[in-house]
Amino acid sequence: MLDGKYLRDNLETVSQSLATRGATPDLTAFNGLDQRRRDLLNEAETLKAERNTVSALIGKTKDKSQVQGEIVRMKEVSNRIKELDEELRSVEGDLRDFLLTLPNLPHAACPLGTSEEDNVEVSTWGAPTTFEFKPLNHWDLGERLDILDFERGVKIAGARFTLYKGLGARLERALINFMLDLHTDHHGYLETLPPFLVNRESMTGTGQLPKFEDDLFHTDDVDFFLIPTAEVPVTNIHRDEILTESELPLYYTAYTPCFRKEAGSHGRDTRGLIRQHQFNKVELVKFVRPEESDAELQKLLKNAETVLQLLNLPYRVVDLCSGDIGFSAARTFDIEVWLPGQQVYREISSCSTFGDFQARRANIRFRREAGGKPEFVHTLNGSGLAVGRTLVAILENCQQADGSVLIPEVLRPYLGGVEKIG
RNA sequence: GGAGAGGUGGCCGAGCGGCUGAAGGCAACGGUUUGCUAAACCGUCGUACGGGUAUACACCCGUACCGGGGGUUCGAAUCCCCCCCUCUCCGCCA
Repeated sequence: MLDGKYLRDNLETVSQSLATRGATPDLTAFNGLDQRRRDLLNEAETLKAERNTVSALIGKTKDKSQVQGEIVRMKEVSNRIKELDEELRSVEGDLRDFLLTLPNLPHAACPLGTSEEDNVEVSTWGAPTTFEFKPLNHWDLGERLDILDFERGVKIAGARFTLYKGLGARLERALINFMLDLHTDHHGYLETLPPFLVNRESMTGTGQLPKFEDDLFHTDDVDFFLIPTAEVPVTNIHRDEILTESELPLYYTAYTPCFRKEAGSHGRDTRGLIRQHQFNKVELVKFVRPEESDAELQKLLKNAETVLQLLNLPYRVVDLCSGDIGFSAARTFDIEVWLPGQQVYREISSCSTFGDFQARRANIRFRREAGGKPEFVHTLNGSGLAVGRTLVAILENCQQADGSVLIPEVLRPYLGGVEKIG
């Protein structure tokens, strides 16, 4: 959420900034509402002040017949206050609803652009894997090795659900453990295991609501949402809290399944594990002081890259342009892993800084010193990594001429010493 | 799911229509004292919004907030209603 006061004073700047990401909200409507709010507040508060004074006087007066006129007059004042408060509540609701639909302002360093065509490749690691045979897609490999069962996934649940079997299931679990161990033991993150269903406030805090409810799975009988990423529950760990400066920065990691409706992506990535309604992810989340968020984003990116480097999977890093970053993000680096089966780089991690956008929504603050004024923290998060897509990358990059798949060495201890599948 | 108890400031805890933004204690911060540590003593010690001085993010004024929302009243932390959450017992269950 943007700062209403900042918006009030910088309408033109905000408008131009939002335009770079393709958003053209009606900011003049905001101005009118904001002025109306202050007018109402002023009138209501003046009346309340009078009522407080007179009521105190009434309280001190023993003989109530002396103040009967004031009592009658205050009754009218109270009625007027009630009217004003009702309208104020309505205006403030509209104001908040409006602010909640505005996306974040792009970071000053975010490259300008209108679509993913304008994203900037900032680095590559390793070279696309070459083969002396024609590499297979992971879905063919997975079925031949009998570790991925797409048909039965559909039978059990539906399209975009997959059944993992045998070493497939074990490889997924190994990856989760490997990633969590790396981030906790070597990168300084605290492991958490959050709820996979969350309430409306949490979803609003990170920015999924109110605009993207259609993308979320929701439970009917109680108002819960299935998390689309661990970012939601983990960022909300500190919702409505005032942290102390000495606690910062806070690093959390969490493995969770992620649930997404993938509305609007019908027909895209229909085969294989790339786009599922349920997938596993190890997430990294940070709460930091504003002045260190840029440096923390670079460290977060490095932490995610390390996973691929240790697995020896080639990738590139892309700096997303203003037209391609997500609703809540100020700046995002995507890590894209090389997939030989399709001869493309595919997103496997998205590392973003949100500035104070989520902190403002979720009311996450910190105090620099005892008695100091609370300030909003900056929040960041990134995948470290998407587990299903990592398994895909291993299958496709590590496939052998005989149809087997060689397990990256760092994972073998997590697979009971198994060196290859098939 | 049934029955009961309860939700007050960073924490504990009093208040149960006006004198309460809220006693008291703890913690924290600043200071005094003590040869260090500890202790004692003094002071400070919520947040948000609006307005003013005025540009320093400091002070002043006002308003709101005692789980959330509504109601009664001239006046509500205090009375009434609804909801949420926590705890205890029973039931069910991994």
